[in-house]
Amino acid sequence: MKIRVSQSELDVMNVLWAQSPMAASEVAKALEGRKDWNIRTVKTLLSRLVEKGALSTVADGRRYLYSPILSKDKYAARAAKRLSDKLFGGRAAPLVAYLAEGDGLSDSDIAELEALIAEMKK
Amino acid sequence: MKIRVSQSELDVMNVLWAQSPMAASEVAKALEGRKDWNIRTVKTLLSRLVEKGALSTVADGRRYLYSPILSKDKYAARAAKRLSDKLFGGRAAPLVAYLAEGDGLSDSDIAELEALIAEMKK
DNA sequence: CTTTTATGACTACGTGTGTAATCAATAGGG
DNA sequence: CCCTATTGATTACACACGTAGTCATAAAAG
Repeated sequence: MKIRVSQSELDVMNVLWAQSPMAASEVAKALEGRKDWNIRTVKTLLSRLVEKGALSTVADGRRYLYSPILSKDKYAARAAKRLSDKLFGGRAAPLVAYLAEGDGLSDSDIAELEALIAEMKK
Repeated sequence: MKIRVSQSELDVMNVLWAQSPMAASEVAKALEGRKDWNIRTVKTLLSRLVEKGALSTVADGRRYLYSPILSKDKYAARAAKRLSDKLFGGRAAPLVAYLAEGDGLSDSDIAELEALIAEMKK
């Protein structure tokens, strides 16, 4: 069960991970501003995601309401693992180091990480 | 200067990040076992990477020696940032959490992260 | 010298992706 | 009731990607 989600599709998934179910027009509206997409483009992406099994649909009159099947958690875990495997042989620290280097983690990020590590040490 | 490196191309970059410069045949040899690629496939990927500006070449007789222009550091930082932006609004902690959840970070990973955080707090 | 081999350049070809347009049907506005 | 806007379905189309094959050439092997 290997669902591959492309970059643009991910933008659509993000909308539905934040709130669902949602109609195509609502998804398009949610993307307005960030993405300069024609509604048709959004619909194409939705259809492809349904095809791939990443989204499910419920009929709502003449239209569909879309909901994620692939959870953000599952996707995120896989994406993070894939990245660290490819680049760092699975080690997480360098990945974080690179994030930190880029534009700096905020203080609250750091605090959060500390708490997380304390948790992991148990 | 936005270089986009595909998954397969990344396998090639990894070889050259580990050692360079290297001829096409040497890259192919280095990938043997892990990747069941025809030498022609490796050469295509190398050419595409040169086209994209991710690799440079020096003539060595009738052949080329390839070296990275795009550094692993730079690529890793961008990839990590892109992932965390897309999935977590730029926050690193959840990304680490997902890594941890997947298959657990080793004790040495955790120690490394601790040191990293201590460093960042300064 | 001739044959084989290695190499870069160019070409190929199916599938994925980004970005829509067209079509048919329907629901809603007037 | 008719026109328009909306919606899913189908189709389009260029460019990226995975995975090579072909061609000309040059070097090496015999």
